[in-house]
Amino acid sequence: MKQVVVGVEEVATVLKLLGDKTRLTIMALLDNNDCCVCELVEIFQMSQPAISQHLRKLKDVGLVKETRKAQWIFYSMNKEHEMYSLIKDILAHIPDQQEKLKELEKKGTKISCE
Amino acid sequence: MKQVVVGVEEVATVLKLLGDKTRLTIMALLDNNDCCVCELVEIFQMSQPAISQHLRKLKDVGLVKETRKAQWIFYSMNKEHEMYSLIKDILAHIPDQQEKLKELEKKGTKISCE
DNA sequence: TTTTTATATAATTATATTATTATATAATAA
DNA sequence: TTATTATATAATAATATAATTATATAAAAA
Repeated sequence: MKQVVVGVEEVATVLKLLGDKTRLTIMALLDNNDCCVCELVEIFQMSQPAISQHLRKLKDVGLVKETRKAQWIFYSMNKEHEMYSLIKDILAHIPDQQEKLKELEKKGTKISCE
Repeated sequence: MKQVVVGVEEVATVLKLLGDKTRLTIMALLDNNDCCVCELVEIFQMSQPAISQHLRKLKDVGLVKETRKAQWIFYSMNKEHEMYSLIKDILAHIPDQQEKLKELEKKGTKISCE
């Protein structure tokens, strides 16, 4: 992957955003799947506004994108972001988080949004 | 470099620490040179206690080590830390910071501590 | 021994962050 | 149209972070 070098300040901003367990895990999930808010609420057992606010922060710097599909809003990784190669490098250091989605399916809780 | 995979929580902790411009730059400097506190104070134009407190946070999780040499305390990167490969991957994304040290030398301000 | 220099720590203050509760909006279902 | 569902936003409260000022410690110099 191309090694993009950007300013210290920009990198620090991204690191601060990913320096939160919830947001870091969200990014790991979004790297492989798009997710809607209700799935994330289920996975993290956290209030809907809390999840929305984490997503907002990630969206504000353009790291994730949102797409409305009917009543649901799906979030996805912005792989065109100039920081995406940094994100990938970081995610390579944490364990796969996809089981969290699989568990949701098993529990049948796999929410309406599909 | 070996790709060490550790827990999400631990990675988030490191990212939060490096999610500060000053600490991120300190880490970039220490990756190539040991530095004493007074040099960092000069470079960052920041109070001595402020620098000491940043160093303390990095030391508390073991990312940096300190060595006393006479009246000075030199800080260095702990390259044996299990997170060091993550650190390296991150530092690859920011510009070289060594000129900051060179500037110090030029200014002749290159402090007593050598 | 006293003074000076380098650094750490404690106390404080200002600011930022995170989560909760309450409310608004937008789409669908009844 | 009204009710319901999914999500966002605003207000608030609790907590964390970062910087400053004041003080302590440890080594070296006088």
